[in-house]
Amino acid sequence: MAVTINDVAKEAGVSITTVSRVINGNYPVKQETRQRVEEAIKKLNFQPNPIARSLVCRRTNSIGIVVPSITNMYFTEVVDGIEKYARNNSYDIFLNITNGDAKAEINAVNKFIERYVDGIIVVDPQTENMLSGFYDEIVNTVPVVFVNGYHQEIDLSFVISNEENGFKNALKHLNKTGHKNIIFVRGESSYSYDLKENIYRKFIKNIGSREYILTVNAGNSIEVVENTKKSIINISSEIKLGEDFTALIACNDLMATGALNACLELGIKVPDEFSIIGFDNIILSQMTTPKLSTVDQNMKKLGEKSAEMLFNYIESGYEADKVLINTKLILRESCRI
Amino acid sequence: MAVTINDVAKEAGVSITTVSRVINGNYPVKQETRQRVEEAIKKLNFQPNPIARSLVCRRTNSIGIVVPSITNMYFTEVVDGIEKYARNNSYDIFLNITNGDAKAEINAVNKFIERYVDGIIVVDPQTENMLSGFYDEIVNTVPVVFVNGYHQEIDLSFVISNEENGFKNALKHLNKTGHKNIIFVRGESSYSYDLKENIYRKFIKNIGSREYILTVNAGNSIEVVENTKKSIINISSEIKLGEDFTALIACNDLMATGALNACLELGIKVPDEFSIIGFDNIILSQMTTPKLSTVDQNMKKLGEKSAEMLFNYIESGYEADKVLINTKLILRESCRI
DNA sequence: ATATAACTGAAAACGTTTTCTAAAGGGGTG
DNA sequence: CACCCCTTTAGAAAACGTTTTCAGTTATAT
Repeated sequence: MAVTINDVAKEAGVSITTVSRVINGNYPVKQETRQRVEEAIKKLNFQPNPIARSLVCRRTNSIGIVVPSITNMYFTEVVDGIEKYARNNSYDIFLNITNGDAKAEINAVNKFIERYVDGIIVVDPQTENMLSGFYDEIVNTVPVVFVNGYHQEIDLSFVISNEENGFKNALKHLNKTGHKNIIFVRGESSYSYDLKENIYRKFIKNIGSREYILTVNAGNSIEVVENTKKSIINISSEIKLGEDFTALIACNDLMATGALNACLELGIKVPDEFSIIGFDNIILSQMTTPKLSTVDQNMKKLGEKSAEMLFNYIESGYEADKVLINTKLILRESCRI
Repeated sequence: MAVTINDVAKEAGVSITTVSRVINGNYPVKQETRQRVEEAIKKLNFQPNPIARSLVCRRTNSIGIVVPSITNMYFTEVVDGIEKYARNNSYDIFLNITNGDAKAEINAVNKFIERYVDGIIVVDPQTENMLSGFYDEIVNTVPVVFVNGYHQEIDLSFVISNEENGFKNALKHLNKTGHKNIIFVRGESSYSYDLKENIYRKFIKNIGSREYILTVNAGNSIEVVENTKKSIINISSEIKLGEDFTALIACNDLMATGALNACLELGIKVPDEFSIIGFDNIILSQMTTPKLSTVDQNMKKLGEKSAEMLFNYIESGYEADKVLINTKLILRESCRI
């Protein structure tokens, strides 16, 4: 069916070896011969079969992305960054969505390895898998780079956003603009939530004010917004929003949006009576009224950087380092300035 | 490096032919032999190399998805639906993001063909490419299914959502709940916008009321929300929102959200003074306050259905039909009920 | 003349599936 | 009991479309 290297060789009157050499330019070929071959290639519109190529070269020019969800704007940006970088380097990408299931993540990785992908990026790996040592063996088989997730004491290639830094700055800003008692909103269980909670606790103790930690039920994006809204409305009878507590910091923008919605419903003016800061800077944070102040994780850059690291890793064979991407407090309209 | 079919054959004391037969179960093998081979496979943990397999079978068990954007919640849901269906049928998926560029779409498709994917799904194909006849040749090479986009007089495999139906219902609902003059918001140019505008025009003429068509500048998701908001605020000096015009229908939820934000800023109460209905039912529409009434396109189902059609197409070799997926008016809080 | 560089092709290799050939066994027929 | 035919089972070898190794020939420089 399709035209093969044999057809080209016949057309140009040379051996397939020579054709291959012209294509790959990795061996001297006489100018005149080269030209004949190139003409034949053009005339027949020959495209080397990448499958055959992969078989002998053990290289597929493809990478696998494993990601918990794609209806979550956070991950979406990361994937976008990876895809862009990958395509610019003419890699194709396989996508696998795990729904945050640790087993599914393992399956995805194994499947990618069977497919002989050149490398794998795992976004927000399941902590369970990091601790089980699953990846310690894997990285002997194929380059893997992780984006965020649990990385303490783990000697693998990571690109992680400096959440501590950004979160601290957000807290500092709230305090500096006159907020004393600040509510902290987190989800059920994750490395990142624990990290932020620790920072929050320390900070609150330091400024000698009251702690209030609200843990909202997990769920999909819509549910997180909704659950947070409900939780806030619930506690609003117990503590006076805008009086006892005048500010709120959330572990992500979905929760912050939920809080904002609660305030709208409760008639609490944001930011006049109550300040809210989110985290991540997903696109949603610019679609609310007022627009959310948040901490930018630069997810696209996380994605691009992870792809860049992976490609270096693939080329060099050397495991990459841990790279810390800075976060940045972005002040919009949902908090005092 | 990796264990091959040769190793298994040696271990089991049979030929590679037999091993292959045991694996594929497409030829009789004596029970006892089969068992020996199976043990060897297990013992060596043998995984057939899919590359070699693809080379001879001309089948990759992979499909390509071409999509304009992934930071757009609309497409995200479609991709999610495709991914789920594909994975359940043990297909892997290649992802390519075109940013709505017609050339990029063509490149993506060609690249997928070079990769010998078994099939391709193009989400929201560029009208330009549909009309140029590009795909007419392509479908002789590989099964392609399209999701939405321009499909008039085009004889290819489509799964399209019945936008007409849903949009009409939304207009009817607005009219039935006492709205006479309704603003129509659309983007610059697309098949879908034109379609809706035609319906709008006809409807408005029918009920004998005033037309007001607002075209907002294109851009990414954030910009669409922002541009719509600004446009609404702009025209609010020219026409009295809540008096001259008491309702608005938008071509998508981003625009509807922008309109909602404008109302919040202008102090116009939604839905008490002004009704808004969006389109698509992206997750954002459930994250606003008030929650957006909208027309559900069931994007996940669009995705699943397109994958299902593609797989049937691949198996049977017969081009699939045009399938129309029903849309559904979803009444939430942003309009009278 | 001779060593070296430039150029080329035949054949092996990559790891499967598939086709072709054949051995072994079973059962019926004369 | 010898023969033949068919079915079951199995392996050798070809095929898929490349790259790479090895070997060899021709041109160039010393």
